[in-house]
Amino acid sequence: MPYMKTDQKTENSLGKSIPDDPRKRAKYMAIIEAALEAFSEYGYHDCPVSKIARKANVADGTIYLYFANKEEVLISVFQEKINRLITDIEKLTKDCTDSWGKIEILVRYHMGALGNDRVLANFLQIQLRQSSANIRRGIALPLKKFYLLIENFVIEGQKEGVIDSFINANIARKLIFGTIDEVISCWVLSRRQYDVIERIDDVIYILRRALIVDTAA
Amino acid sequence: MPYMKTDQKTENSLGKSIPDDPRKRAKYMAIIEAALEAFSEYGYHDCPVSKIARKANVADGTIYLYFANKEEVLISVFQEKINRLITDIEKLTKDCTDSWGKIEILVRYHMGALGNDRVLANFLQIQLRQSSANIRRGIALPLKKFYLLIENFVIEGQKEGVIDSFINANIARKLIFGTIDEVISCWVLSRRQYDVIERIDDVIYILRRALIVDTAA
Amino acid sequence: MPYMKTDQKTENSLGKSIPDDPRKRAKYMAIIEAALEAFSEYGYHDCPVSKIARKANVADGTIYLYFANKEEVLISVFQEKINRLITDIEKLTKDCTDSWGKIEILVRYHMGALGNDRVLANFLQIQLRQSSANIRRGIALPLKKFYLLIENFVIEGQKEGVIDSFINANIARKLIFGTIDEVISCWVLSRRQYDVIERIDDVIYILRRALIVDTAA
Amino acid sequence: MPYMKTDQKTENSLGKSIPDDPRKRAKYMAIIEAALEAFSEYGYHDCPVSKIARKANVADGTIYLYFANKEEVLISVFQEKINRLITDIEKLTKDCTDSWGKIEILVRYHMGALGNDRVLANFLQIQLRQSSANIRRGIALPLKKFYLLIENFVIEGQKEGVIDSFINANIARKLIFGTIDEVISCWVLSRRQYDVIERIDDVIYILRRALIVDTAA
DNA sequence: TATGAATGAGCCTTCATTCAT
DNA sequence: TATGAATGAAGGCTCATTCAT
Repeated sequence: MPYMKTDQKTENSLGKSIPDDPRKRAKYMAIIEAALEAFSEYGYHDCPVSKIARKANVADGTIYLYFANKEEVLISVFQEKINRLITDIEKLTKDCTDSWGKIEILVRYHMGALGNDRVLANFLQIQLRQSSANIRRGIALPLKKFYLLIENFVIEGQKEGVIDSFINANIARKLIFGTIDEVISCWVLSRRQYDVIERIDDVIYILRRALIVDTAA
Repeated sequence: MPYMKTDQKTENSLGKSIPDDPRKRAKYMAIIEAALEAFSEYGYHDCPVSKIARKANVADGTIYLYFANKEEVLISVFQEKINRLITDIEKLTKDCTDSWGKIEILVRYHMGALGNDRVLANFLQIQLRQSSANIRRGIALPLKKFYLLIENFVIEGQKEGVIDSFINANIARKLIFGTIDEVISCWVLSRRQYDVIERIDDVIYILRRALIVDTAA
Repeated sequence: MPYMKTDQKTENSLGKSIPDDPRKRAKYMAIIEAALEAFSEYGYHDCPVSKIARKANVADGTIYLYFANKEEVLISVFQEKINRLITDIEKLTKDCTDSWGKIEILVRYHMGALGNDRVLANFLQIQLRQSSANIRRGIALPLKKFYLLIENFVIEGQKEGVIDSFINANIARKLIFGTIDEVISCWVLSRRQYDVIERIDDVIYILRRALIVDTAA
Repeated sequence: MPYMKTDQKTENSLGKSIPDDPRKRAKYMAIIEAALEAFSEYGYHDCPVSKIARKANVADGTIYLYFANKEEVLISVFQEKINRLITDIEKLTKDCTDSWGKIEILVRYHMGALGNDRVLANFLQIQLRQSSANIRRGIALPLKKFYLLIENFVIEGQKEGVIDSFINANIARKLIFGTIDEVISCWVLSRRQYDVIERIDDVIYILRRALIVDTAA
């Protein structure tokens, strides 16, 4: 590579470049946030790139200086958000010695984060679920990271004897994630206004039943 | 009026008309099946109506003799499939006196039906999850019927004392549906070829743990 | 022509065939009247053939047993109506010995006929003015007959010394027809409801001024 | 706000925006002229937007950067042309103290403008007469302005005692406009090639007869 | 003769993407 | 680097017309 553009870039997990230059980084993030809002408001397919540009206060063409195409914008939004979620959960659970406790933290934090941010929830639960193969591919890796986070907590718990060892850890992950997913999705799509936060305890209760070894005896 | 000129129609659950005339009915179903395949293959947004028409061996315009627009085709495919699923499950569970047994039948049948039909699974789990408000509205009612089927089994079980009464039945429904959903979705999207059917017992095991009152004592 | 369809047809001025068989003639006229209504209601270009068929209580395809295509339907409606108008005026003026009187009869009858039949007026003044070359060609001949009727009255009047001989008779025809045309068109398009019939005397007054030799002296 | 980013627009009589930026204005006018030609050549309904684009040397999509839809293109062409006509006539008649003289100027100028521009004449007399309610609505206002111009000349003339006060001024307007309209329309549609300009004196002669008070005595 | 289901050509319009400035 | 005007491919949908019954 005999020639290199002057400004440095950091490669994220998907090989896409995130600008290091703080001014560029700011515009990059502005687009990300604008896209989150716009996708959430119109839906991915019904959201012209121009809407994102307008919300980000940049020209349409500017989007293409930071992202290869519209799909990549969607993927990048997801990556930013899911990575943030993962990082936060990792921090929160670092000092927790109890593996069920970690799961509880994860569930509470995840549900809380989405339950308090309808725009984000709508994006992650609804708009993201577009089916273009490219998008699915772009989403796969960071999502897997999140999956593994959960699955590892389960495996830990099984090693500790807290979680039933007969359970298939992968299925347990799907149970946990699938339940949260369903609860949040229903909430986002529901016309009735209610508070998902209030459902967290119910979710915890049933997940605990599903996983935890009965130590009553 | 001894003779009716206009052909009869049956109203489905959403008030849309399905032709009774067997020849029309056949073409209607041909389009439904073609659309299922086409949507599953290309994804809703990347599937031109012409692809459906070609698969159904009809002209593009013919689609519009049976459906108001592309959205309605998607919705109708869903309705046909989910109604079939509901009907089948209702039949299978009719003679079952055990409410946990009913849930087990439902889970096994649902996972089996999708696990043996990747096209249908792909359609229901992936392609359907489009976010156009109209589509969501069209899907809502029959989906709710399916939800209620599950939820009622749970409530029955709680009345019988088989299922833990402290559980929020609505959350239990979301746990059951969400878990299956996640398991099937991951399978459909997975590049690795494996058999979800083999995972059914694991799902049943963990769902039983989550719901059933421990009668060990 | 070695072979001839059994039912007889009369060729009209444009070479189109009008059925002689009374039952066919009835259906032909039913379509004509339905088309008049339908074109008037929706406008030629926004009126699908199916709307005409429905109004005429026949199947779409039946239209094409009587008319070569949609354009021909429009042309035929015009021919029927304008020929009727011409015939009526010819009858009414036959016994009139005064050529200005004939013009007055023509103007009063024409304005009365349209002023009392908004559907017909809308058709003739608005919907008919479509610009497809074919339509214009089809309309030209019977329209010319009407033009000549007027123009001949003017020429007669000039011969009789009643109408100013310095006037270009063709321009006089255009003045008469153009004025009526404008008055009726404005009325049809006007949102305000008023009665054109009441304007007839004003029109007669100004036309008389334009044409009649002042015999005051 | 010392600097305006968004380019300025001038509102025309119908509230539609015409670009002020000279480069945009040029392209706007290019489309207008191309549309005039294309509509005149093919007729509104038989003229695809792509034909206009080709004539204007722009891409199809560009049309939609300047006009909301095809209808608006038609309406805008009319507005440009009729406003030009009105402005010109207003200028020409400004210094004329004689109200019949103003009418004569108007008639001569209007007939001359169309008689020397068959494309414009064909557009205004034939293609424009489409019946879509939207189009008629869009055309109504500037057309009314033109109507009033004529009518006011008549009323002036009546006040001055030059024009017969027994004449209904509105009918007089319809006589003037209707006659010109008919003369021009016949000319445009005529296959024979003749010069309408040569008919102007005949029109003036008959209109004068219709309107002017005989001052012979 | 009558039907009306089926056809498929054709068009308006959108919008992701490019590129001259 | 940023702009936003311009592009043009693509697709949903309509409807005049046909033809098997």
